[in-house]
Amino acid sequence: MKKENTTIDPTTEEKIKNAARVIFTQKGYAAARTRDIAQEAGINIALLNYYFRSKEKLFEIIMLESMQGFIHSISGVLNDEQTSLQEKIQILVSNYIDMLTIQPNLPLFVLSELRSNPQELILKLNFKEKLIHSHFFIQLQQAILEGKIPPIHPLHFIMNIMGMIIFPFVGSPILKNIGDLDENTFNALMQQRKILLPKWIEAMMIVK
Amino acid sequence: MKKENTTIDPTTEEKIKNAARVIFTQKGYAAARTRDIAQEAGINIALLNYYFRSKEKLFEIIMLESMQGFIHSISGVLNDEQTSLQEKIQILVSNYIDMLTIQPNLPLFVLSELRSNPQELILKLNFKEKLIHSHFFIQLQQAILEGKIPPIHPLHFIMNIMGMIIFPFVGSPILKNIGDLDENTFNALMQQRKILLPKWIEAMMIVK
DNA sequence: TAAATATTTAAACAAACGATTAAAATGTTT
DNA sequence: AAACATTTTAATCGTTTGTTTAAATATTTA
Repeated sequence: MKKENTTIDPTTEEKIKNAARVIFTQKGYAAARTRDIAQEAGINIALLNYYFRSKEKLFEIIMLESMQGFIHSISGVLNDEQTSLQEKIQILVSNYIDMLTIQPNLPLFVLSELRSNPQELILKLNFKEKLIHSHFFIQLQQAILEGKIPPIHPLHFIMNIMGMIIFPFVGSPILKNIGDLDENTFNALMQQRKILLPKWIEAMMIVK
Repeated sequence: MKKENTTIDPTTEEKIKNAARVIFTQKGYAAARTRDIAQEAGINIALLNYYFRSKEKLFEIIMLESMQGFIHSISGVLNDEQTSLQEKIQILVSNYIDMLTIQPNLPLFVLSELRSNPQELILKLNFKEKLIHSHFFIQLQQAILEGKIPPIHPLHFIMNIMGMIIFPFVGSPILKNIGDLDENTFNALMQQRKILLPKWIEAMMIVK
């Protein structure tokens, strides 16, 4: 029988999942070895297959959970009917940057694997519907209708916001080199962006 | 003796390099099989090692050439002393978007491999020095000194510009799904961005 | 406690992989 | 045409990799 998940000691199953998350996000699916994961988890290789049947099944679980966690974390913000468009952007930027500061490898991992694995996972998560029917998206379209924002495809703004948030983390090796930044200075810049990005986005949105 | 590179038939060496470029950028280093490359090139597997000694050496050559080509293509723009900062951004955005429309897989490939392979390649290319001493960068710092642009770390602007250009291509599977876009509609949006991005960047740069 | 079930381990298997070999084929020079 | 060098091929080698097996240990059930 499976052990109950007390607060103290992680289950073998959880140890494997935690290790898999680390290794997969570090190296990607193809470069990650089951032996790496087993070692990181401190368990026998056979246990990986005992609990998850195969490397691929384990990967799918990790990937699905990662993306579900992400979607869940932002859907609350996107659907808060009490906040304005600007406030939503502000909170979104802040939460997102904090998340990526802790898990800087996550976006490159997701984006890479999504490319080779396209439709299946995206469809399963139903990300499109959740975003399009969100209060955020309705507010965005409303602002366009009211003429507060120029009549541009809303996707442009999504691209801009996500690009400016995510790219610094994806390109951090180059950016750190260019700017002679260590980890701490880089993170300080990211904290600055929590203030700057909403201003920039607002300025951008009223350009006609 | 090696055959001369006439315009007509590609050398075996070139066939391998072209195939390697395709496969590596599609799948990444770890997921790319030497057999895939050989098949794509229409040659025997042994020829790959005959010409390039190993998968790794072949990869390094492809990676180096890809990045050198990229740097060469933008360094002309960055160092044109006849153009203003705004004009440089305009041309940069336009060239970059055209390039990525043809090679949409390139950025994810480069960014992924740069993560696992950090310092060596970046240092070899001396990208940092070339950017920092470019006319573009000097103009950027000048504008800050003159108070035309708020005194923010120049890297912020680099991040924003690159993020807004590159991210749409990196995240295209998700974005196409969200916006219900086929290849052509997506590319049309990218063409729009050649006009819009410089305006947005300019608006952003005068925010204080 | 004893039987039954669940978990863990060491060892090994089969397939896939990068790489090598030796010989054949082709091209070039004498 | 003969001798030599280069290029290409088919076959195979040694490792690595994901997975499986069977036995050992721990836990639960009756």
